[in-house]
Amino acid sequence: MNAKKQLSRTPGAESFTRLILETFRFNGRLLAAGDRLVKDLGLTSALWQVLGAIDDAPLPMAQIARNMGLARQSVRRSVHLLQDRGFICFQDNPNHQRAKLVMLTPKGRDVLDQVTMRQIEWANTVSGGLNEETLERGVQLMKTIGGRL
Amino acid sequence: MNAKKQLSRTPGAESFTRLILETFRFNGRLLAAGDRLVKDLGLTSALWQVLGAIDDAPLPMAQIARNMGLARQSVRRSVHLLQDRGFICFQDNPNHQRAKLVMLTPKGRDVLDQVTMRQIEWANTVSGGLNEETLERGVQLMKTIGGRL
DNA sequence: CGATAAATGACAGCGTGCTGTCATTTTTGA
DNA sequence: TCAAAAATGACAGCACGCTGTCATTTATCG
Repeated sequence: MNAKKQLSRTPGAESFTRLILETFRFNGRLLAAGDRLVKDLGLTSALWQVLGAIDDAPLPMAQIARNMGLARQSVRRSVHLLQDRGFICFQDNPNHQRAKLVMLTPKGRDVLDQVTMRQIEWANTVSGGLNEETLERGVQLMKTIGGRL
Repeated sequence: MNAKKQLSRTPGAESFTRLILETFRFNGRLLAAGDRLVKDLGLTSALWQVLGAIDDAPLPMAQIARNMGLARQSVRRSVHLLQDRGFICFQDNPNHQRAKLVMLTPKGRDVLDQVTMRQIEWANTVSGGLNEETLERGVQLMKTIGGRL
């Protein structure tokens, strides 16, 4: 006489649960690989991510945060570190007195270009031999599930 | 007369790069969803992960870390928090004087069982309508790439 | 136009992962 | 057997993401 409901995972939920655990591991490895890639330039994965966000055009912090799926304050922290290192500066925003635009300095532009070249070589190597469609399906899968959370 | 090498990403590397960015977002959402799921039980995603690691049998910290792909010291921190909350205790290890076994207390067992039931319902819901093979291919993809990092 | 809501950045503080270092214990191999 | 290497947990400290709160600015709409 067990009063407990007999709960069990559907086959899909089993796979999904494995996907979650694997995502944690994969995420950790990606961050570590990124840190290795840019360490000697005085950057980290987090700082690089913010630099990359203003590659095309200067943006206010809140906009960077939305673009990257981060909290506003996380970006603020990185932005100030980048300012300390001389990689970014603030530019007046004609459309908003409070929200200054975060902009690459010449030094920041230099570093970002170097990092980008390294990332290209690295990504070409790591993705070598992998099927493009397989990768795209992976992207789509995470977008689909992410949308449900 | 540009002396720079003309570097560019292969199509696969383009997809791979998108996969990386999407992984960061997905990982963040999963952690947030996990935190929501267990918050009222005094747990977090990180603490839950450690509890889950000793669901079947008590293990030393270093073994938990290896199983979860975490650093030894990250697990140590969570273990001590779990001890403070009365969810785990230490048991002598007959095979190793220094590496005590981390074991669930009755209270920890209770909480883990509750969390597990919630996770099952949640996983069944979120994975509903998703193809099992698609999910498994996602797992395999991350394992494959993760192995190259 | 004006009151209210929303957005933005500053500040403080927390959770979690990492690394480095150390003493102790265990394992390895000459 | 025993010296050297590896594993283990304790301790300290850093990086980075988050939340909550606040004052200020901007946007909304009655």
